[in-house]
Amino acid sequence: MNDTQHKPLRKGEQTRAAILEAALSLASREGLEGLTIGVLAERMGMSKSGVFAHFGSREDLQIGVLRLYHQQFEQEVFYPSLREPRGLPRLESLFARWVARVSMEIASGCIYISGAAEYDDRPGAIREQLLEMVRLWQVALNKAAKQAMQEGHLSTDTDTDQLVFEMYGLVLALHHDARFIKRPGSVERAKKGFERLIFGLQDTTLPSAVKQFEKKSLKKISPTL
Amino acid sequence: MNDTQHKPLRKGEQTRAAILEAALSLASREGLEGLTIGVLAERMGMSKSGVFAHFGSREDLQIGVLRLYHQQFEQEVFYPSLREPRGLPRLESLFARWVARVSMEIASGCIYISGAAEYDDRPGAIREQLLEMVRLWQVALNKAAKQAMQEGHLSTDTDTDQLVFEMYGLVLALHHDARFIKRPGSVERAKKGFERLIFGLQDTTLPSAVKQFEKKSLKKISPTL
DNA sequence: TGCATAATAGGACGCTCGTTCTATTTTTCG
DNA sequence: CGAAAAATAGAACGAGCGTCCTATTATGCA
Repeated sequence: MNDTQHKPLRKGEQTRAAILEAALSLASREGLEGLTIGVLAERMGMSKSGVFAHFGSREDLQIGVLRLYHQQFEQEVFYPSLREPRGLPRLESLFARWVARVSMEIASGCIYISGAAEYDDRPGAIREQLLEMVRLWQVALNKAAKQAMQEGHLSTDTDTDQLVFEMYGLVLALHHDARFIKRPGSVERAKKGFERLIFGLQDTTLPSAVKQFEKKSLKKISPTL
Repeated sequence: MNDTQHKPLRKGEQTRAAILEAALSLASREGLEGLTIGVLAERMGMSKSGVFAHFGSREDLQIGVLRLYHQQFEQEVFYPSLREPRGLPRLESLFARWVARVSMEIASGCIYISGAAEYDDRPGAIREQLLEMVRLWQVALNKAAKQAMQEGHLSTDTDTDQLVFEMYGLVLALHHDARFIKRPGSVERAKKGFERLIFGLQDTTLPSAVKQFEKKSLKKISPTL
């Protein structure tokens, strides 16, 4: 009861990881709430109880999926952007990588976004976990925006909460139009929206603002029609 | 078989309508896919089969809910805005009423938005119906934006698809932050985003643009911090 | 008021779900 | 290798689901 310390053995962890990967791919398509142990077992070529044994409950499985997604998101979006110089470059990188990831996920789906809809008001551990992750991501964006302000890349009176709100809106619109409506060109629209958003916050001094306005506004803001 | 034409009697239609209302309220909270006949029957104080008999299937019930929501949306958002003069006033009214409706739905939820997440890639009649409604709404917004262009309220080279995309993004962000994160101030942020959005598209001629820029930009775009 | 018919209740069906229990196979390690 | 332990399979459970069938109640009209 006290001396026999079991370090987890190999095979178990290995298949557990494989199950989680399959579960993530499944939950991306069907939603976390649509993730079912039976289908997961079938896809793994295992029995239901075989899959189940790796997790104490379905909820634990779902939370595992959530954590795996978070980890991938950090790896693909957050960490690489930290290599960019702080300020606007880093903020732009965060947005660009975010958009790139979501647009790669068009065939599957972003769990942060679909999960937000599923766990609107369904209390429990899953909602709590998801909420923490989304909050973390918004805080990261906010911090990058504030740094861009301090570096002089954005106007000193920039409302960074507002900026993050609108960035999030652009990605949500991208997700909506691409995933649900299946309309092409959404990625470009999200990028254009971000450029316009940043442009409006770039300079405090009027002269340079006017110069930039003259130079880029009409071509950058609405060039198509 | 041929002569006895039954016009639908009163009681039936009446309870059917009551069921649909309860179903809408339920689906707003739990999602269309979370709408269950058992719970609905319980809330109505009826038996499952009693409720079921009013609809050929659960899918028909869900489509009925969808149509009811659409009808309310038209009544509260679309039609009243048609009384505003065409152009920017009407566009602004559409957005303001839309935001007002979504922010009243914070306790429940917008079915257009939650439904979009649920029926991302779940083919069938429900998705088709929902898709048609959302498309219709986006077309209406686009039309209003184009009229605002023709009336000279927006720059002649405005990309109205882009404008609608960003308007949708603002409402999606509102829905996300208010419903999921439960963060206050989201309504104001959506409104502010819209103002900034419109402001950037208001004038083609540089002089007046500069004038407006000077006058409103710094105070309107990011006044808080 | 009666009678045809619509509206509803009650129960049963087949299905899928998460979960549990027990038996069997596979892996790990002295 | 062989024993202990972990990993998996298989079957069963209770619950909830949509749906169907049949009986009963309520309604509307001659």
